[in-house]
Amino acid sequence: MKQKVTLKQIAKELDVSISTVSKALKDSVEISLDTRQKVKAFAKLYNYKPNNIALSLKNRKTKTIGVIIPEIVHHFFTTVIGGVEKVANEKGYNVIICSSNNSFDKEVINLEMLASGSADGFILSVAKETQQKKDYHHIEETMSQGMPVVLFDRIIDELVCDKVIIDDGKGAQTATNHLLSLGCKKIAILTTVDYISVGKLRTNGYLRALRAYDITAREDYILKIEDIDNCEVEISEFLQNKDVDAIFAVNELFAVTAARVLNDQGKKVPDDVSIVGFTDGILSKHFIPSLTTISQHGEEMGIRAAKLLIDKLEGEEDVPEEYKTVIIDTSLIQRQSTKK
Amino acid sequence: MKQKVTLKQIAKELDVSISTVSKALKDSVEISLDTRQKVKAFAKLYNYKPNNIALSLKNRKTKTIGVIIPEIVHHFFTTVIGGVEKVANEKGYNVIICSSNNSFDKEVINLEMLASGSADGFILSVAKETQQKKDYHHIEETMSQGMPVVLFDRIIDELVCDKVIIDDGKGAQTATNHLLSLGCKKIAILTTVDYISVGKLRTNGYLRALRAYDITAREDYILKIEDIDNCEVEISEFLQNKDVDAIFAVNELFAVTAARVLNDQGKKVPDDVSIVGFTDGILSKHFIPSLTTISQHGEEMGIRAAKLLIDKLEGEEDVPEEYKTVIIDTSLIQRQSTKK
DNA sequence: TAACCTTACTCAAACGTTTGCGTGTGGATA
DNA sequence: TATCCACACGCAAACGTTTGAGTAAGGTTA
Repeated sequence: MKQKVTLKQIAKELDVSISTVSKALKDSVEISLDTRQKVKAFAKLYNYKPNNIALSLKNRKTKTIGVIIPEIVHHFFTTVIGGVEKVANEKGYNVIICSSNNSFDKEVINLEMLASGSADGFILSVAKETQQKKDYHHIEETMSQGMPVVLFDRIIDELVCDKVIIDDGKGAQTATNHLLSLGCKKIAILTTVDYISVGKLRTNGYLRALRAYDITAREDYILKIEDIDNCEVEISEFLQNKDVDAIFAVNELFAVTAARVLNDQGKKVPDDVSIVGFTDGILSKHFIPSLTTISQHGEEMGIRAAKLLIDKLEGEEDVPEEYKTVIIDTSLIQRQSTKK
Repeated sequence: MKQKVTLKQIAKELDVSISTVSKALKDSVEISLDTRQKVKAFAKLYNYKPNNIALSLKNRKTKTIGVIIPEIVHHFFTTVIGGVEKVANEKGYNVIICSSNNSFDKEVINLEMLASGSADGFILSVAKETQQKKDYHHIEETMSQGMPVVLFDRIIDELVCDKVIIDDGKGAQTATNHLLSLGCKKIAILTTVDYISVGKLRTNGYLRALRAYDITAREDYILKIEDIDNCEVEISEFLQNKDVDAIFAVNELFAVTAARVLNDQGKKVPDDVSIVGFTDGILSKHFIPSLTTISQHGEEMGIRAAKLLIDKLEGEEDVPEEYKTVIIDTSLIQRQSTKK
């Protein structure tokens, strides 16, 4: 099992110094053409590849972007990663992905691990637990050590850094408006508990849309789902004998679960009840009926986040810090779950 | 913006040598208790974290596992990653994920990049293009440089290394048998073109099951889908006026698309046609009707793959090489898309 | 032939760690 | 007071790379 070949070994074989080899490989004029060719031939033969670790240590940069997301088995987050990878690869950066699994502790561990040498900067969406605890010391610390952080989707207002978000409120308003424009009057919302920032923002958007139409929001039309894994039960009870003509769900899962429940309760989508979801994932696309939904343009978010980060990474050191918040436009995708 | 603190800085502040600081932090008896406490207090105050890069260089190992998958926006692969992460984190390993995007070139680039210092070993599922090209030099090279590789799901028979797979043929046979046992006689299969190894294996399993039931397979019951993104058209034409009572689809997407097409053609699932899919993803679970399918136990695959890799990584150097192929059992998950 | 310039290299430091070995100081022993 | 030992610490090399500065050999110029 041959080991990886280093400059030192090439130098020894060719009976020159390490620096000569290094310079020869870089086509330095300092080195004679003859030697250059010899070294290169040898390097090629032995398939020499410079050791990234040594380079990172020397250059004090890793050319690696750390991405930390709450869940890896999640369509939206993976599309964002897709966008990040696109830009990163173009600009010669590597991407390390870690999942916090929505655990505060794991988020801290991952961040600290990556921060201690593995990545130059971070793109992250915080864990649910972190949003609850409101403990952001790990992120602040990372930034104070000079590593830029870009927050996306589930951001933290208190933190001063670059951010990429969608206008959740506006998206929700668009969704609700769509239902209203179709003539729906009794619109329920399936949302999350308040500490999930995006859930709350979307709920607010829904309320604003109703107000703009002079419709009084009704408490009993709002369901804040506690346990996502068990949402079918909650939704089923909520919808039981409820006279609604439309549902706005703040995510895909709630939307399809609602469709399923309605189906079980003998109601037709969209004939009896229209549904609009949020997030344009696999489910929305392939469900029957396919779901009208709000697209968050995850890939675009990833692209923008990566660009922001790389700009910071490659920007001048002494430029006064300036942080941007990019708001990605959402768009309404009309499909079959809302009547025409 | 305070920079990251190093041993050197602590040493300077405390007016001791770097080695003293290093030893003190490791609680070496060589260092007086007094100094040890002073150093530790200082390190804590300045939040000292050893630089992983320097450690990697010194130890010639990174404690990092590289995972390369064909697609990141893919439920099955992300569940596998989930399993890998679980084991890796337990054992103190970091996980770097890269996506090849089903491109041979990107697979090569990613592998070479990670192999040149960023990871100690790899878990990988090869890109479609790689399967077509049958060019595995990058993987062979990586292994010949002493870095262990574990292949999963889309493996390469020719390569001598650890592998984790499911018995695709057996799974397909189980699926087909299930349909047969329900009394279905005219069973179509929606599969991929032959160069996708798992597609071919599953097709073979289907054929074996039919043979065991003494049913002659019919060419016109087999659809090898070329363009996945456009499968709806192909499936729709295929199913047009075809008298089938069951469909076995080799993946989730084909299964739901078939359901959609049948729905459009006015046929009921499962009353007119039963459907069994492959892969237990989001779609299968939430579709209406929910899909009977073959679960591949992705997380389990990840767990096993990570264990195999770490065993190799931490095993004795001089132990004769021995490679295992772990076969994960599939299971049939009965839901609503097949009649009772 | 002394002074100088090119050419083609080598040296050494640096990045941040770890660790075996060397060493100066002080006290205890003979 | 000479010898020894323990203690507490520093030195230096190593991991693999880059790069500015130094240098030897040979040729050119005056």
